[in-house]
Amino acid sequence: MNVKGSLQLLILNALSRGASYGYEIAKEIKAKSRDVLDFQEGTLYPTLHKLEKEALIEAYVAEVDGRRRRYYRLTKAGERALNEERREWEAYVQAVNTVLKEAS
Amino acid sequence: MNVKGSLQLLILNALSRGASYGYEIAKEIKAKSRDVLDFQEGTLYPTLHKLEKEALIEAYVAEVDGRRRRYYRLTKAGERALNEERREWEAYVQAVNTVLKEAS
DNA sequence: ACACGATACCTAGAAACTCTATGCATAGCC
DNA sequence: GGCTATGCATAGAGTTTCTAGGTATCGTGT
Repeated sequence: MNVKGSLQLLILNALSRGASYGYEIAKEIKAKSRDVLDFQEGTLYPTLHKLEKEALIEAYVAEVDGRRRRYYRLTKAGERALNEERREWEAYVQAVNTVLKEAS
Repeated sequence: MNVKGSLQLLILNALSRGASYGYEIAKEIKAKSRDVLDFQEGTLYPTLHKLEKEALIEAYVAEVDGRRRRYYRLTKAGERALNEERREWEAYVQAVNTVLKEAS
């Protein structure tokens, strides 16, 4: 499915546990959500570039087993953004659930 | 805020309590969510047209107090779509929350 | 030796959803 | 007469995601 607007939150969240790279982040989100969340690579990489441009994450390249990986880690601004987006997510979910459940 | 992808669900849900019209649906969603959800008219009306085109809702025009209103009601297909979208919404929220809360 | 899947990155163009800004019209209040 | 609320509508832009490609390395099976 993929409700638009949640990928940025999910990426920042993934990096809050330590540095990671695109391919791993994607697999992790998919696995932990038991395949419910499944963002494509054509979505993920441009989003990572955007977050880097906004200085919410920063990158460094490392070579592991002959494979080049572009690792990302959260910046201070990224940590603040993560906290803010977590709050927004919860407020939004709560608002929708209230509207859905409230009697007329 | 407005996470993209939830408006259709919210409209179908609003109509599940009886026929209504654009302006009222918008005010209702905003009021019930205490202003957290606030879809603009330029978003709402095209979405209503799209849902009508897909035969999930159907329209009739009524004149009330000298004002022309375009009322919408759910079709059978709309009711089924509403149930399906409710399930998807809950699955999605649960998936995101699982990913956010799970330890690494 | 060679194919194939998994790993790892990337981009272009289209599609989907929402917003801003505008337009039109009526009703009620001051 | 002017202002706000009601009520509908569209055009164009912006944001987010998807589809569909491309490149390259590594490990495994045959």
